[in-house]
Amino acid sequence: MISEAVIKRLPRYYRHIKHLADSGVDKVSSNKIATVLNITASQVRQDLCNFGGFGQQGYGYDVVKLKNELAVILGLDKEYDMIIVGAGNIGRALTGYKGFRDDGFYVKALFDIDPRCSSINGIKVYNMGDMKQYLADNHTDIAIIATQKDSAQSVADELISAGVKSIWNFAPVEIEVPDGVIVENISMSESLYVLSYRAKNNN
Amino acid sequence: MISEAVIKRLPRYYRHIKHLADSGVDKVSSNKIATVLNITASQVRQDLCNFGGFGQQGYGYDVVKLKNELAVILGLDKEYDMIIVGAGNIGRALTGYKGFRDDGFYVKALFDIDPRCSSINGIKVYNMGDMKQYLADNHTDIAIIATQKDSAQSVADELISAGVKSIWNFAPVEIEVPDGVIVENISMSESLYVLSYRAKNNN
DNA sequence: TAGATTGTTAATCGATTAACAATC
DNA sequence: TAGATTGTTAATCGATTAACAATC
Repeated sequence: MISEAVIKRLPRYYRHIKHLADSGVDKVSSNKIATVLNITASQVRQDLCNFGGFGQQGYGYDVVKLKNELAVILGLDKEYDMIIVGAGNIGRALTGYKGFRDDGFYVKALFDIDPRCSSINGIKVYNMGDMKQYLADNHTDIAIIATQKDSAQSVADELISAGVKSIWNFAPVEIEVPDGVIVENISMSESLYVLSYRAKNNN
Repeated sequence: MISEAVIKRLPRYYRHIKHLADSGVDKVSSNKIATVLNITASQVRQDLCNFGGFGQQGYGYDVVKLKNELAVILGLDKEYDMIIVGAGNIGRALTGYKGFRDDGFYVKALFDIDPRCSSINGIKVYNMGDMKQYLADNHTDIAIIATQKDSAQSVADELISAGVKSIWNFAPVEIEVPDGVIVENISMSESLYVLSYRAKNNN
């Protein structure tokens, strides 16, 4: 069983190793990774060892191999179809976020209770009332909730009953889901509060 | 010295207690808080005790008092002037985010290398070249970096040299800052990778 | 008063770090 | 071969949980 702390570090390893690979670096040691990520070499080796031995004694880690292993661990070796619910500021911004595509995440549709236009950034905007039918017709791996907080839970319930298993939640509420459904939160206000706390206690 | 783990829980306490206060609840026990937040009562008491004893034996915590204490701890008892750098999808979305104002965070200006319009959501858009002068003329507590990753570091350097002490970073890179400057990151891709990891290892 | 619940100390648990044999 | 660096076990450290005296 992999601990939360380790899981949270995996994306950081992946991002750094991808950067090394893109820069043409072909090998790296736990020590070098640790220095950049501001952790210990022991921790890097322990973390990676959880998933098998990707390194070689006396040599280090092959960058391309490690990048590919991390991609598999994180599930980034395949593609994901996503929908966004809520065409407000955040929802619209996410349709235009190019970074998703590079990692294999594709925004296929946008839903809103009051669609003001038929498409945004090339993504078709549907009426919320059509979501159930859309989900019946179209395989959907991830649903992004970008609604007001009041409707987040009911939207989640509707998504789940239509078979959606993964939810990425941008609404500032905790969403209750049954076992087997995953929620990952982007909590902007919590992040801002932490910033405010640190600013207050700065020195 | 307050641990990172405690700091990360503070916003969750605040959010929940604010909700209780808004609902007219006047007292609460560590046990009830713990149940909602899915942690232990011991932990709630330990965490709060770090900042002083806000409760009363045999009674619990006065909701309004606790809310106010948490607001002070988090620095939410005052107002913050913010600017946003980068008028792309994210930058524009943030100008329209109403939630900030409720917590005392005000977006005062938006900067972009290529301003397409003079204002967005009522926020004036300036040319990046005018940022230095703006910061000299206007007190600014927090700068939000919403640029592409390539320019994030140079923007941060410019902000810091103009005296900005707190940076809220939405660009997908680690920003290097000198002592005394705070960076808090919103890392969408890391959050999405964690979701992808969990989806892959679901059951 | 009796019951409830905090604040706080002590015990436990888990995560991080150190160390080193294995080996490339 | 000698040097370097992993994988992995053992030691340490810190965070969480349990327990309970204090007291409202």
